[in-house]
Amino acid sequence: MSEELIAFFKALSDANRLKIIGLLAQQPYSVEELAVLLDLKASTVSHHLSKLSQIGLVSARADSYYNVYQLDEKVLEAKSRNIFSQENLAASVVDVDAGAYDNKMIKDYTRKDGSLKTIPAQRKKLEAILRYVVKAFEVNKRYSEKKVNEILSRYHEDTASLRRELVGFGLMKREGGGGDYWRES
Amino acid sequence: MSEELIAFFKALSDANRLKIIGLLAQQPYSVEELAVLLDLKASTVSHHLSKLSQIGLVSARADSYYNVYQLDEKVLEAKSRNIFSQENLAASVVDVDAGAYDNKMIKDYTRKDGSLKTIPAQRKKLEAILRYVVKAFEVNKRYSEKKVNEILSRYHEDTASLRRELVGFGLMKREGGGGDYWRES
DNA sequence: AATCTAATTTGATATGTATCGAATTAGATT
DNA sequence: AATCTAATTCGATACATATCAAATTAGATT
Repeated sequence: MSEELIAFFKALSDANRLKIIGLLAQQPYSVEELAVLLDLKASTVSHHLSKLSQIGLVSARADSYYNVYQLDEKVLEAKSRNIFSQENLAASVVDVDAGAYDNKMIKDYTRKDGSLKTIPAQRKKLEAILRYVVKAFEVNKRYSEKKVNEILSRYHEDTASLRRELVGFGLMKREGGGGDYWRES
Repeated sequence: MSEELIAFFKALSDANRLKIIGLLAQQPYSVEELAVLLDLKASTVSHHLSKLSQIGLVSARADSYYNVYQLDEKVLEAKSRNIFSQENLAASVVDVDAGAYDNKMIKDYTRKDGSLKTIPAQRKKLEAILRYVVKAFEVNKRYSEKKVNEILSRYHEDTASLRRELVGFGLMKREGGGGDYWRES
């Protein structure tokens, strides 16, 4: 999931961890050596290495007293190639509620009975409300202007504005000059 | 410098900012819309967008009341291609003191007069100390074993061990069976 | 000009985390 | 087996930051 991606970026968003990566790109080092080179305590370096190994960037090899860490260049290349891949971009959005905006507008602008308190002045909000209102019409069925007004009056007294905006935003179509209205798919 | 790289990773190491990038990869959104979609306050989203625009990933375009943000895909691709480039790896290491380890070992193992308290048992430490000791010899000049021992005695009474280790680690060379010693470049 | 509205900035808070020192563990050397 | 040594883990602390609410700003609509 996206947790992995976040862990990856978090692991790399620290100056000392970037230095560790840069050093290990030159040659393997033990924890103690890294601690001296970075002027940190071994426990701190151990903590950093643990984060880097969690994302698979480094691994350890025991050598006598020492735990020698090395950079896994293959992982490095693989990661950098697909960080912003389509999958990753899509994955980060997967749990976003796509209808949240329309739902909030409906919540903000309607009463319990479904009628509109006001007609939004802002375009984006108006559009969301119109998407809500247009559901009162069946798809592909033809309505006379009188019938359209009757249905729209359940939402707001200014049926003329609603009707005009529905057509303006392309949510409903009108035939020729004064013909019928219908809702397309 | 490396500050830029850290800012880049920090900007991306947050779940909501990744979601914003994912959403903007589909289409531009206003701050308010993003706030609703992510279930955050507008001020928080503004804060996130500010971080993303600092690294050049997003930019804003004014549209009526709204500030519509869009993803700069070119920057996205460019960044992902050279994140772990040689320059970036080298840049993160630029202010690391390469001699810090040897210096610490010298500090730990020598007295004020430069002589050794003990000869380190650990290989890496021994190597650092030997790199220090070998500086007492001129490069490419030939020394008799007797002369070598005399010089080494300034560092430690166990001249035989020092001499053997210097040769063992390749810091000094010896000709044939019992010939002279010399330090190579 | 006066009034809206969205966006940003600011201040406060709560959570996260880099760092250290101390204690413990794992493992090699003697 | 006993003793070192490096590495790791744990607990505490200080600094960073994600979030919200309130105040301010910028800009468009009327």
